[in-house]
Amino acid sequence: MKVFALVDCNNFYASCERVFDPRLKNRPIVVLSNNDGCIVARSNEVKALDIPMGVPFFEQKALIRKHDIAVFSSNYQLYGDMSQRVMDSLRRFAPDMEVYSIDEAFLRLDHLQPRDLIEYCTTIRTKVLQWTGIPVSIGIGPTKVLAKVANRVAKKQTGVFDIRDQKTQDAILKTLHVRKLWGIARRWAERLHRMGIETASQLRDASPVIIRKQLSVVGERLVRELRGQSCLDLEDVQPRKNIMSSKSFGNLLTEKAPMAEALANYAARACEKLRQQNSRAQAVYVFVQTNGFRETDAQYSNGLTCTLTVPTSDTRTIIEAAKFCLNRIYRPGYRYKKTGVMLLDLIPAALEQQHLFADSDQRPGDRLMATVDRINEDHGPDTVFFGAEGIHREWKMRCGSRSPRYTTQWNELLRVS
DNA sequence: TCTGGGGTCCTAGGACCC
DNA sequence: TCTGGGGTCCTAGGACCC
Repeated sequence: MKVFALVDCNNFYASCERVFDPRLKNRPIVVLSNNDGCIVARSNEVKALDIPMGVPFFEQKALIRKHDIAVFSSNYQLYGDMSQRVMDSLRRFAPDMEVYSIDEAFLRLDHLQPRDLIEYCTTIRTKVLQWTGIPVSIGIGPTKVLAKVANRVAKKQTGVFDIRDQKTQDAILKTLHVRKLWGIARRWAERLHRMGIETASQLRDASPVIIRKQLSVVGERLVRELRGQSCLDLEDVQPRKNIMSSKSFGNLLTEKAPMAEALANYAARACEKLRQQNSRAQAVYVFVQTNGFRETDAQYSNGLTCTLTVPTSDTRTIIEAAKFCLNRIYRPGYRYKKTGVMLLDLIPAALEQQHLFADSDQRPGDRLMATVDRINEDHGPDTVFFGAEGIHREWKMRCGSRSPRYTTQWNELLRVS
């Protein structure tokens, strides 16, 4: 039988902040989305105060002040680096592993004796905490979906929970609402509700054929996984098919010039990711939009795709293409909230089809880009950048309360006095 | 005043092929 | 009045995930 373990970091972003500031222990913490817009992570103390996930920050300000909640802008450099440390630690215990998200990984532990599993997972928890400072919970199950369910229980109990036993599954699935399952969100929960299905055990016992008609093959797989029939295996990391970079501006913009700067900056970020996975893009999509929440403002949104003659990962070419698109979709007279760029039709750099009429066997840009990437990796992001990205960057997003990038920026190292 | 960003997969329908 | 039977590829839209 297959054995899946889902390792999930507890309140990951909040835990990262605590690692470097022990004063935050037991203090409620929220972490905000980009631009300090929404609450995207909460410590247990905040969850206990019934402050929901994903709500606008400004709506909660009074409550936050009242309970002396520590507020952090998101610090993705820190979280990304901490994530890598956690994943590296896990890999030492289970080479057969899928990094599922920034704070979760599935492990295959089939090789262990069933009775040793709990002990082994307890050791994993202890070691990850010791090595990285991040607390994790582990759910064990015969399928990924059940391991996810087990993880929920683990979080509420002692940190490790095994759901492989049938009676245990019955007891837990009976009290679990379908909405809490991995793969069921609002729309599907509503549809299931109309079919009279509320709990996970009702869904498990439903007809796979009927569920397939309602929720496609994705729903059928979910039913089978709940029955202990493994349909989802560990997945290898595949190169991305699209790469997107977009952000809201710190303040609404009306002029084209600062929008073009922001766009160039996002394009440069997207190209870094593109080169990291050794791909080239064959098309670029650019969009602009106003702030839909401001109902009294005139609204406009538009997007345009531009095909490239030769697949490229050269930031200069992508910036040029992005500006070309922006020139065509920008309309004066609106207050813009956001722009973004998407790199499309990505292909491996090595598999590239040469263009009949383009001089593409020489790529002087490749060496330049590699050098730019290396400098920024060694000395921190933005050590060198393209002039088109601008210098003053009035469009830059708000991040008023970001903690130091302790582990990736030399001049922000933790000081001990 | 303030409302995130970045992905994936599946299906249906249309265009087109032989 | 009758109007084939397969395919593939692409796109848009809808659902989901963190």
